[in-house]
Amino acid sequence: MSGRRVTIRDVAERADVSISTVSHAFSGSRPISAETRERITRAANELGYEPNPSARSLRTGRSGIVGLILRPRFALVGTSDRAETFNRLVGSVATEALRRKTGLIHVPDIDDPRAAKVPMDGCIVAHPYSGDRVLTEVLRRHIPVVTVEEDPERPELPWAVRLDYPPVVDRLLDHLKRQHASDIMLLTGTESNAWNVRTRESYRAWCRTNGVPARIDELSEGLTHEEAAQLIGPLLAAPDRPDAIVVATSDFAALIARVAAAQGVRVPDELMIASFTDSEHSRTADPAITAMDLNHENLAKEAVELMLARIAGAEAPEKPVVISPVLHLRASTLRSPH
Amino acid sequence: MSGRRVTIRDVAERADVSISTVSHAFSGSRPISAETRERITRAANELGYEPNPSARSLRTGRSGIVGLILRPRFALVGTSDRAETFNRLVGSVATEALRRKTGLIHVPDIDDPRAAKVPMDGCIVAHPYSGDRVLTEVLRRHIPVVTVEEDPERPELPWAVRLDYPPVVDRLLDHLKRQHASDIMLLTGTESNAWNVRTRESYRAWCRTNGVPARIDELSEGLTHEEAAQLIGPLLAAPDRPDAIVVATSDFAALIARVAAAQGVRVPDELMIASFTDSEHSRTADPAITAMDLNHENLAKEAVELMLARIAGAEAPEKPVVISPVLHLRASTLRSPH
DNA sequence: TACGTCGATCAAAACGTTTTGACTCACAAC
DNA sequence: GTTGTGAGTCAAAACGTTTTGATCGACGTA
Repeated sequence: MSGRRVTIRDVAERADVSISTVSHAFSGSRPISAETRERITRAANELGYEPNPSARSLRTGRSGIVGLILRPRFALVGTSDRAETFNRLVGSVATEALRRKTGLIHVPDIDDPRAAKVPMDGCIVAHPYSGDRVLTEVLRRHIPVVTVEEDPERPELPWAVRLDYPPVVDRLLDHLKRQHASDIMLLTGTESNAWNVRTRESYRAWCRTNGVPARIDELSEGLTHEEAAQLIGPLLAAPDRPDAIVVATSDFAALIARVAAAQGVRVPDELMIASFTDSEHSRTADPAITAMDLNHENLAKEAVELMLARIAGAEAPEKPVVISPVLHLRASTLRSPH
Repeated sequence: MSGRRVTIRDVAERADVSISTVSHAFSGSRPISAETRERITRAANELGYEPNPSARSLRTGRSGIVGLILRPRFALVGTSDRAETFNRLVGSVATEALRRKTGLIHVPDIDDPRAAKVPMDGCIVAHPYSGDRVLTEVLRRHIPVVTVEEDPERPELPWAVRLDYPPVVDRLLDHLKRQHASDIMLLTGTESNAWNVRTRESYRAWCRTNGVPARIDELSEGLTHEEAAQLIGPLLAAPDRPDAIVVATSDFAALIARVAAAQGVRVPDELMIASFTDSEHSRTADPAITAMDLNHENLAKEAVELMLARIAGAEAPEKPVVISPVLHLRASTLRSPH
């Protein structure tokens, strides 16, 4: 706080050169004599000079900062399981950005006029909704953007990393079928992001291919565990109870397992359970729950890489980068042979 | 990308006023006639004008951005359990910052000249080491700082949030004693942050008070699970095996539980286990492991609040804000009465 | 009438950099 | 002896805002 910040002008004065010389000395953009350079660095050190990032980026048009916008609504409220998903994605992106020596900023709600406006060279938008309003805004401002998972209404954006669901969903459903499931139900989420939309499609396609009717119901991501339990109870008690349920989130999967246990429905023998996200929850539940892992770490790594390439002026890639989810088969879908 | 960015000058031209009038219209710092204001906002909308954050903060000296520096070395490498700690803290701070409509930036290594320099009004430094070099650098630059947990060598900094270990450590150790533990060993971490330093002190103090010898060993946070297992095996096989172990991290706690199981040492009857961090791991291990939860969510909330107060020019508080860790007693330390 | 006040606007300065064009030497090449 | 070249330096412009002082009517008050 002690008085004014020290500027390049102070350094120049102390080293008895012009400010442009100081600038050149630091950037190396022009030759500077060894003797002068020495004087300048000494002056800078003595004064504790640090270039002002705002001034620098105003001039250069670059801030060295990448923005991050997470679209899941569950960013701010939600169960611990959702928080885990959020935290894991944020942590992964941050880790990768740090490794690349670039600043990563969490962008406050971009169209709230009261929110701070931040300088960024580009922006990663993760899990946009259909026709996502924030993504629209970012595009309108001509901010270079990379999406993690596409906006289902804008699948054409080439700067994207996306997950390849169909093979993994197929493998999961094939597996269930081999375990003698004859009535596989899908409890899908209600948010209109690619994860919900495309896993649902994959399920439908598999059903068509296998000549079985699709059986889909929705379970909103916004439900509390109590509310969800209210819906699941009757489903498991009904005469036409499915013999396998694939549910969007792993916390609901764990919840179904608990409800099943309470109603005396045996897992996996009478009911198999699997989910489209993984978490510590599903790993350590009893029985452990089969889950598709969204591979956030790789998603994050590729997204940051793509973003930096785009900022550096690279050509748009032909196609999005594709990452494969990882399937973890666990006890909840492994029936003992009899 | 289409051509140049649109500036306040373009808006002024289009609305046929001076640029200062445009600025006043947006900031409301001087009265502007309704008719003019209308023309200006229309022009701004048509052009898609957004003020340049760098120019603004250059002029005002404020960026609306808070920096975040996480000191645990395990930020970038480590087991999934450490990643969970990292992720949870990052996620909590980010969530709180977003709620407060301020930008939050992960600061790339502050004294790496190749790393991007970022504009920030202040900086949160979490879990600094003793005499932390990064904290020193931040202070040298007169960047307003708030620490999460103090630097053990600089306990006097008033702008801090810290955890109140002694009562909770006492409660844990009292509990173990009541469960008939007579030889409680502490496996402390080796990093010199407040968490390690102060929990160790608390343990020592309790031992003094209770007239039992302190038994402390170190288990470096940097060890892989394999390496740690190498050390733990002999400890559990030795004739003077303790009947209770308190270990710093929850992943090592879970590891000890596994080693114990492999060696036929019954938990909790022959060996009780507890840890100074909590995680999904310890919650769902079998048996579930007693743990102290660092309460990252509250830590984060208070830290952001303090930071914003400091930036807004508030007086330095008398004392640091104190948060209480939460103790979760679980099966690993609950002996069945016999 | 003279005077202060207020609303509405403008022009200019300032924030702290980077970059560009120009200048001065010294030295080598023709 | 001119010409060219490169090293080393400086002055000035530019980046896009916000803020301050000034101007100019209109209006109410002494």
